[in-house]
Amino acid sequence: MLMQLDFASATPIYRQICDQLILGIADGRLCAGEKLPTIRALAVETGVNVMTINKAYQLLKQEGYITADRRGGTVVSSSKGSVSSEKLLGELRLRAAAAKLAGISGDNWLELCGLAYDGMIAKGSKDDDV
Amino acid sequence: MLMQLDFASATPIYRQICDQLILGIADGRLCAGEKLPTIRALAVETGVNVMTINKAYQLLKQEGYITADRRGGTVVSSSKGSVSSEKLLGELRLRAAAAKLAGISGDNWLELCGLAYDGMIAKGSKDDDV
Amino acid sequence: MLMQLDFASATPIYRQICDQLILGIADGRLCAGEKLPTIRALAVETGVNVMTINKAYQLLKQEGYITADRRGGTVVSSSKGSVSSEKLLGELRLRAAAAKLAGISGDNWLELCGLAYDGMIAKGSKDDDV
Amino acid sequence: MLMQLDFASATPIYRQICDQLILGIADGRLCAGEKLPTIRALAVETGVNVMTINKAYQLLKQEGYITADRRGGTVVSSSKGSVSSEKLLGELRLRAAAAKLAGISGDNWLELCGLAYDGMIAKGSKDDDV
DNA sequence: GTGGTCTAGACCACC
DNA sequence: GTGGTCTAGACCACA
Repeated sequence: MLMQLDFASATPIYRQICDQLILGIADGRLCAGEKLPTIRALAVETGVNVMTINKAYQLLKQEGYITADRRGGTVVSSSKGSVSSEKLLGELRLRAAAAKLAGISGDNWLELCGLAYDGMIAKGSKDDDV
Repeated sequence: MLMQLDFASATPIYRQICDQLILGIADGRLCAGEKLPTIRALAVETGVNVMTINKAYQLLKQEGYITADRRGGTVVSSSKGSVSSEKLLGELRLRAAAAKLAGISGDNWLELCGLAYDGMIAKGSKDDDV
Repeated sequence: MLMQLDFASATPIYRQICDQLILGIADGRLCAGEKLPTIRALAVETGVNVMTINKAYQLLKQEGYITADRRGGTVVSSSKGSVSSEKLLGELRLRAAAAKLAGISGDNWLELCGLAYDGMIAKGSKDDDV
Repeated sequence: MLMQLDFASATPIYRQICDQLILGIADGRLCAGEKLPTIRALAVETGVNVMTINKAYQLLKQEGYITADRRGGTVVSSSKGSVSSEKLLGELRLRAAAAKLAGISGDNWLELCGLAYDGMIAKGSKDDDV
C-alpha cells in the first residue's frame, strides 16, 4: 500500500498518514489482523522522520484502528472504531453548509455522500492488489 | 446571533468563527445583505483578540461568503461560495471511512448526511421571522 | 510548585511529571483554573527537553486533568478526571497482593490506604506555599 | 492456573506474568511449595518467547516469591515477599490522587481498597482443601 | 510568547 | 529487530 503525502499541505504529515491508513482499512486494502509496516520501514519509504510516523501510529492506536502487538509489529485492529455520530454530524453540518452555499442541491449532496461511502466498497471488491 | 467558541478545542478560534458564520448563513439566520457586527464589537462580545476576528473576516471575504460594504461595514455576500466538489468529496471520504469503521451502515450514513443538510433547509424555510 | 524528578528511575520522565502534577492537583497545591507553567518554562526549570514536557502535558490533557486554552497557556481543568473504578481496582489488587505476601495485615493495609488518601487533605489545609 | 496475557497492553509481558503469579500466590490458587510449570511448558502454553518467561521467573526469584528447586524445577517460596511500606505508600498515593480527582470519596476509596485485599482473604481462607 | 509540528540522531526495554 | 523514550534545535500557526 503506497502512501501519498503532500508536504506542502496545511494538514500535518502525521494526520495525513492517519487518514490514508484509515481509508486503506475502510476500503479493504488493509484487512483486520494484517501487519502494518514498522515505523522505521514506513519512515524510510515515505522519507519522513521516525517520530512523525510514530505519532501517527500512536494516534491510530488511541482511536482504536490499530493495535500494537508487544511481540513485535503493529496490526490492524479487529474491533470497531470509536467515532461518535454526534461528532460526525457536526463535521458533516459544516460541509453541508459549504455545499449548500456553493449551490449544490440536496440531491447532489446526497449523491456525493453516497459516492464517498460506496467508493470504498467498489475498490474493496476488485482484488487487484490485495 | 450568538457565537459559541470552545477555547479548549483543537480547531483554531478564527476557524471556529468562520464555521459559525457559514453555518449561520447556510441555515438562514444570516441573510444576504445583512450587516455583520464590527470586528471590535465581536471581539468584545466573544472576549477574543481583535486580530483573531480580523483574520476570520479576512478568510470569509476571501472565500466569498462576506463582502466589505463601501461604508465601512461588512455584509453577507449574495454571491455563491466557492467550494469545489472535489475538495468536498475528499473530506467526505475521510468521514465516510471513519463512519464505516465505526459500524455505521450505508443507510445510516446517508441518513446522517441528509440530516446535516436538511437541518438547514428546515431552518431556512422559517426565515419569515428575521 | 517544585518538581522532583528522578532521572535514573525506570518510570519515564514524562510520566513522573504527570504524576507530580496529578498529586499537586489532588492535594490542593494546584487549584482548578490555575495557570500551569508554560512547557518552555518547565523545561528550563527542570532541565528537561521541551518535547518531554509537551508529551506530559498532552497526556494530562487527554486524561482530562488539564486544558489547553488557545488564548495562551494551559490551565488546571475544573472537570473531573476519568479513571474508572475497574482500572483502579485492578491496580489495587496487585498492590494488595504484594502487601499481603509481605506480611502486611488487612488492618495495616487499610491504614496505608487511608494515609495515602488523607495525606493530601492534610497538605491542602496547610497553606504555606499556596 | 491459566494465564491471561494482553499483548496489546502497555505493561510488558514478563511483568504481566509476574503479576498473575503473584496474584495467584496471594489469593491461594498457588500454595507454598507448589511446583510451577517449566519455562518451556509455560512458553508453549502462552505462545510467548522462552526468554520472556525466563525473565519473569528470574524477577520473581529475585523478589523472593519463588525459589529454584534443587531437582531443576521451580516452586512457590514459603518465605515472605519484600515490598517496603514506603514504596507501597508512594504507589497508593498516586492511585488515591487519581481516585480523588475522579470524584471517588474517601469512603468509596477505602471500600475499593478493602475489596482489593479481601477478595484474596476470602479465597485465602479456604486453603484447607489443599 | 504560546503550543504544534518536524527533524536527525541516539539509547534503551522488550521480545 | 520492534517500539518507547529522550535530546537539541528549528520553523510555523495562533493569539
